[in-house]
Amino acid sequence: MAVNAEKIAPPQDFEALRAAILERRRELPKRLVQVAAYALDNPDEIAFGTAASIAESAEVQPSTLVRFAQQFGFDGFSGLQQIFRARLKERTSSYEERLRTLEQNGAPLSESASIFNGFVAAAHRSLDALAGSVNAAAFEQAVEILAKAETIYLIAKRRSYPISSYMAYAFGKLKVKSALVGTSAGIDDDLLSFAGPRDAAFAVSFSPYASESAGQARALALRGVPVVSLTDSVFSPLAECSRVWFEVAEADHAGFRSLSASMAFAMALTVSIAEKRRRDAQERPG
Amino acid sequence: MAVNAEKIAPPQDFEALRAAILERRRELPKRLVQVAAYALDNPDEIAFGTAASIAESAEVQPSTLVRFAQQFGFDGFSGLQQIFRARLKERTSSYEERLRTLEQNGAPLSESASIFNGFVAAAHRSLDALAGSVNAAAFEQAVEILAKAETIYLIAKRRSYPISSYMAYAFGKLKVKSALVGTSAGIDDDLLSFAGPRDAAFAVSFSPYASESAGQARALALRGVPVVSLTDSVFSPLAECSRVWFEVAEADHAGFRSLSASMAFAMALTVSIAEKRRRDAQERPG
DNA sequence: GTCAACATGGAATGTTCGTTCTAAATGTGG
DNA sequence: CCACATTTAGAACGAACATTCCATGTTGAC
Repeated sequence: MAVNAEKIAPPQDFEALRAAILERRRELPKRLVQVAAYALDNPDEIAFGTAASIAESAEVQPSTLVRFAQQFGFDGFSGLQQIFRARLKERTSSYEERLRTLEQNGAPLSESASIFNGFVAAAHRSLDALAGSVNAAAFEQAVEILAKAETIYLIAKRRSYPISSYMAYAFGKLKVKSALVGTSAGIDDDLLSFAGPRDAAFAVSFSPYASESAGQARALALRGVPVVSLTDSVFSPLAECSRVWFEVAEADHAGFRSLSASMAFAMALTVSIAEKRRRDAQERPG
Repeated sequence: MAVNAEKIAPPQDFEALRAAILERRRELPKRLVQVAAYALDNPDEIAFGTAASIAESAEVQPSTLVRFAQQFGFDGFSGLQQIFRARLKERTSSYEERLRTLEQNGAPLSESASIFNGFVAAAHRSLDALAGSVNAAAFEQAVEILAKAETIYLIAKRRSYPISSYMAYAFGKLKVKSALVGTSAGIDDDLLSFAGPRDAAFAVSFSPYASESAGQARALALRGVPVVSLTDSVFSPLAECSRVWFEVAEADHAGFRSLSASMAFAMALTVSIAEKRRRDAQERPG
């Protein structure tokens, strides 16, 4: 009975435990910090491993794990492990898995239903890919370029036109001056002839690339108009004439792509630009 | 050495195991079927429980679990359990969780980056909601209505315009006759006056509803043109004049919505329609 | 420099685990 | 109804487990 143990109640879920670990991080002894770091970095290991195997991976003694758990109010290591296991149980199953369960339990899916599910799954994948491939610094730079432009010229044809048209709509609502290029044939080049270095352009083009879009973007770049672009491949002709460019690989279902991820990207960019303008205006009023 | 054991290799992943269990379901003895059912219904229990605890839940003896595992080529219960655990490990973590890890490890996210992540997360949520809310039978019905239409009239204004414009593009590629209503003011009503009962319309409208879209849809419905619609609320004026209608609740980030889920829906509908036409044409050539 | 308080490593311990084994039960073909 | 094969239940066993305990190491105050 030497230890005047603080009998605090142990965290009941993973989030609470995580918060508690983070909070007490600094006041913990060296080995316990080591365990803390390992636990938060390798939660799956904690969930599945045995005290001995985890101890070996984390390069501590099994007894250290027990002491760590006790520090946070658990009876022993097992109690702490329960939290890590519960976390995995509660985690909703992946979309594909839910799909399969659906097919399994009910009647076999009709063709339309499986096409529908295919597109939803593809959209999920696209969003994951988007999140993984977009560099935060590049995004920030793109926002800066476009936020300080007087007029934002939106260049898009064919498959990418819906993206720009939505951006044009949103920019209108957000009181950001923009011009949608690609609406009616003929007036496009006249419109673009107004663009100067104080403006900027956002070009979207997916394979098969509309050569017109690439040509317009190149012409603008030559005249000193900064160009930001969104495309689906590193080999896009747009990439070479752009200050900043992004690659978004839309997953396809049966050869057809939806624009789900591109839409999310476009809206994020649009709102970021408007938000940056708002803040800049606040800082330097006039 | 009495048992002339079939030394088949055990399944290496959960899917293979599942398939093997389903395949051999009928030839297994009673208690093993009992285990099989329990295992597929409560995979998480198998992953985390002990042989004893699982045996109690499944109302069999622990030894039965071992025999079950051996039936499928594993050395013992533990080998089988590994498969159930691997399944949980491989399951990618939820997007929100990955986000938090990102914020935690690196520097605090810039405003643009967090807006970006917010839209990606919102898009994921929207897709989940979409998958949950769209009724397979209704979708099938919508496909049927639109597939047998001579011309598909696409009605959309403002925020929903990008959806229809992409559908129009895709229909063009798929050789499905469609007309996009909402391009230039004035000619819309002239265009719609051609529509008859042998055609169909697909209307998209989100709040705040463009009264023009609702009016056009109602006019078509009165003239016997079947209308299918996509909207974001049960109270949409479109719903009442539509044969079939769908509700897609796009999650928003800071009050702004991207059209990610709607886009996925639109493409699924578009491709389903084209596919149905292709099959109908094959069955009744002429 | 000394001592107390705390942290750590590693062996010891009692428990629980998965597995094996055997006898009883159940089903099957003649 | 019997002989036989298969399936099952439950006890027995050895290995692996989480935990405890204590000697040793480390730190910081005085």
